[in-house]
Amino acid sequence: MSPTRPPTPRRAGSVRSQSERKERAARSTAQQRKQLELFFQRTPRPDTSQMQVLAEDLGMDADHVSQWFSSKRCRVKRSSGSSLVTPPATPSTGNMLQLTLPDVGVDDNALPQPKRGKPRVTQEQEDALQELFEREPHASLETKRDVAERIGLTPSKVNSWFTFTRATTVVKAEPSPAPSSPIYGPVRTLRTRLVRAPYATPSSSAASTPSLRTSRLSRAVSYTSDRSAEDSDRKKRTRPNAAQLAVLRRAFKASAPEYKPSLAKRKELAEELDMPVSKVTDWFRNSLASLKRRKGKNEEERDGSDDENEDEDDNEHEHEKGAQTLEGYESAESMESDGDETEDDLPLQTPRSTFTGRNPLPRVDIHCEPDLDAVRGASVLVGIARHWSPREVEDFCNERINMAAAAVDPLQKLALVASKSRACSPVPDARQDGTSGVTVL
DNA sequence: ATACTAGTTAGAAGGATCTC
DNA sequence: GAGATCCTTCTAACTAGTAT
Repeated sequence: MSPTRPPTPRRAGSVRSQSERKERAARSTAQQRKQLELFFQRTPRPDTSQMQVLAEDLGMDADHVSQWFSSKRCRVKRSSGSSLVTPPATPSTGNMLQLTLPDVGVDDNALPQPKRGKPRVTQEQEDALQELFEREPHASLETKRDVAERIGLTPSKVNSWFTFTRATTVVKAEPSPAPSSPIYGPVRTLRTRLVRAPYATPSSSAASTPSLRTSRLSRAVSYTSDRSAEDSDRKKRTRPNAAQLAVLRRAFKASAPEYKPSLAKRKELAEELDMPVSKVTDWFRNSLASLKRRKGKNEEERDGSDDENEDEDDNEHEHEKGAQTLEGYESAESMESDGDETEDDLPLQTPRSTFTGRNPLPRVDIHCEPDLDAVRGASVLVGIARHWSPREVEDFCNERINMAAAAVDPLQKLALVASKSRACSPVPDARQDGTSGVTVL
């Protein structure tokens, strides 16, 4: 029983490395997305040649365009709860497409509007607040109370609005790039926090707002537009590596049942993992949301099913999805102390491996004495052995021991890492099943 | 001012399906 | 059966609000 299917094999010439994929999937700019949205309104399922022409028109990779349409259809389907109306694709004649779309005057009313769960201030209220903010960004409490009464908001809401607006409209110059973290990658030390305003029309920024100092919404749009030629404001996605994930998961499990570690704890983790605190916070927040979502889903499925083999099915289901359930965290925990799990007991949420080679390096297994749980080196190694692809083990070892990649066997490197950690004495041994092992004493 | 919550967006990944 | 394409899921990063 395998939790996931192996990757679809590709011919050698078409295997894409992770970096290639990432490069291919470089973020589209705001302007490109706008144009894609527009095209999507008319043709949700463009054929290949249409996408090719569109890609050329927008200066994008055709694969990226295709991927975008696919994801977009999925998003629309999910949000509407129904399938798309799919008119037949236009005959694939580039000349018929009129792909050169206008740069201004886009009717964003036709675009899907964002849904927010909480009520927001009305346009009139926003205007009044904005007017005051223009004059007095730090208006006195009394002034804010007056305007609150006038426009029908609570003083605390007005106060919050001012706080938020001050925070979001001041563009801070980004300092010279911080040195890249060897583990986590580049980190921005100062964030330019600006409001993206998907519901503000470009015309409000382009036509009616000659100055950047007019409205926080239009300012945000201008900012985005200004940057659109190069990049959007959204940070590129990064993923915690397996060792970081292992530590985060353990901390998550330890923070049960609230799953909300204190700020001090998060700071501690951030320091330990060489990650920004904000990312640690986000990780916990997203993990908790994900956990809740899954629990709800499972309960739903359980309610709707009279299957006698419920538990078995659940487990299987979670395995298939690589789900990050509480049970998954518990598995991760027990893994470190038991040390005698079978393949089926592997903790869930195995990071997606990028290794697609046909002759994978030997799988590495690690056994760890329970009383060394707290030793970081050991836990890092457990993370490596259980969660990483051979390629990732290789990369990690190279990074940790600063050794050229080629000549040394990954297992030897792993052993060296272990010895350097002082936490464990690696004893490689050969297994009958062809795997290799490292015993952490 | 800061930390927090809840909800949303969209990139990345990989399995499923289609086409030849 | 191989390769291309599509679809779905996960989750990092985000916004907009509230609470302290």
